[in-house]
Amino acid sequence: MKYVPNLPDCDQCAEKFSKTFPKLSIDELNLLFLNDHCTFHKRGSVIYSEGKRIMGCYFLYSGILKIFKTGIEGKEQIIRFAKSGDLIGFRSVLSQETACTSAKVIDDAIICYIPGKVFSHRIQTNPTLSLELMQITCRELGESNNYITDIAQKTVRERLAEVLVLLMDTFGLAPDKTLQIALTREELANMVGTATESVIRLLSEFKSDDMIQLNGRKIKITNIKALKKVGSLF
Amino acid sequence: MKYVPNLPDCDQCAEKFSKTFPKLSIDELNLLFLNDHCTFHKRGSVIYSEGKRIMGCYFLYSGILKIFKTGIEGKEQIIRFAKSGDLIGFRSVLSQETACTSAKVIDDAIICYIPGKVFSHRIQTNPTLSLELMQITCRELGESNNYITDIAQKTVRERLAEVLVLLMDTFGLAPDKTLQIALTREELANMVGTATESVIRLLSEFKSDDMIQLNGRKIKITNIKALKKVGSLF
DNA sequence: CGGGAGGTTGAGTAGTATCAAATGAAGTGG
DNA sequence: CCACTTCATTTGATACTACTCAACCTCCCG
Repeated sequence: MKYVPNLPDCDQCAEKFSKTFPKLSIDELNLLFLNDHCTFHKRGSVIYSEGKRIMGCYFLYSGILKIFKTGIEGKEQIIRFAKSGDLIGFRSVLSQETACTSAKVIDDAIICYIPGKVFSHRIQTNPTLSLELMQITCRELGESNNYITDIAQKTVRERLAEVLVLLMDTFGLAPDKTLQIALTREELANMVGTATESVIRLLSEFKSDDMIQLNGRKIKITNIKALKKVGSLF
Repeated sequence: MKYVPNLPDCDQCAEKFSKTFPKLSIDELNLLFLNDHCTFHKRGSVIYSEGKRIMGCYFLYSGILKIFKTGIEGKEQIIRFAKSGDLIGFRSVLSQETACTSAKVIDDAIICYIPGKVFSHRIQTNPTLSLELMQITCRELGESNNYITDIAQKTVRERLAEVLVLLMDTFGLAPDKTLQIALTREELANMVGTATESVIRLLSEFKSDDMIQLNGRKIKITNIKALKKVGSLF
């Protein structure tokens, strides 16, 4: 029998949601989380796939997803991660287009499904929700544009250092300085936009330079300052 | 005496605007274009700069702008272009953050300024405007994400071919197959994310392969199919 | 006519990708 | 529990893309 955690009820979802959308009223939140749509998903599960039509959006109660595109010869390009409190898939719902990315579970996740009809209706009725969503989208766009500049101008070495710092900022370090997200070398390569072998070589370089320690997929960051310097971050 | 074209009046702006936001009513359009804020800008003028606070947004009545970020050692990375009918700068207005890109005139432009207050008020009052804007932003986000995948996975050669096709799709060809936008080699390099010299070398390769013809900044595209093939576009 | 910006070409090379092969880790089924 | 499969990681050797640097050319503008 596999382990399946207790699923949260609607109130708990609404409460977590309110942290992402701080200006929304309790009443509004309750309208979004009416039914029991919470489900548990193990690492590797696909939440939605590029090119498919999405009928609703997904609120990530807990866990981590990777959001990626499939490029040349099936090679994944990780665009970003979603973590606890994030709302994903609403773009396809609003624009009525097929999904332009795929979402896959990296860390076991509890996900609450919000039907497209409910969501669209709330958006059109509540300007606050609409505005907050717009701001989230704009922030994402800004990040994507930064990413473009980085990939286009920095070396693989710089980008890998930057990605490590980014992961640290997003998911934090455990007390022993271990990154709170465990990725395969290939996934790291798919973020940086390089070959798996290059990631391996550079990681062991960073290790010899005493910036990180390696133990399987666990990465300890021991010299943040040096790492930021390599990544040209200030 | 420099040449300055006749500036359009508010009605003309509103009419052009309605093509970008087809669902908006005439009344709504008129509320956005109340005052005479149209101005003429020559090639090279800066409309707004990365890092600065923007107090309103800009409707591009005619002309072409490049939207770019400044990366390592001042190197420009062109994110996209804006052309007749596009609305730019609204992201900073809505998110109350400083601009994350700069905008510079490539082809002489007529620009209508919409004060932030007017704009924000209309957004909060009119769900249709808000929704359409959201859709535009989502589309942009999708394009940025595609761009990330391309830059990360394709070679410079592929990317340059793709950029030429992109420019063709966006700005069209004249009857003699000349691209309707003239960029410097450096600007092309700043789109592709490469060195100017590489662009020059690759362009002359494309020329020897009879895919394009060169005449200064004018580029004739003579074999679209071959170019798309090089860019891995279908 | 001089200056400056943009464009072109060549040579040398650092940085990465690719290919191949060995090792390690994790899970499967008999 | 052990052989077997599969996937992830690592290392080495080699090839090649694309960057850098430097020199020179061309055109346009005042």
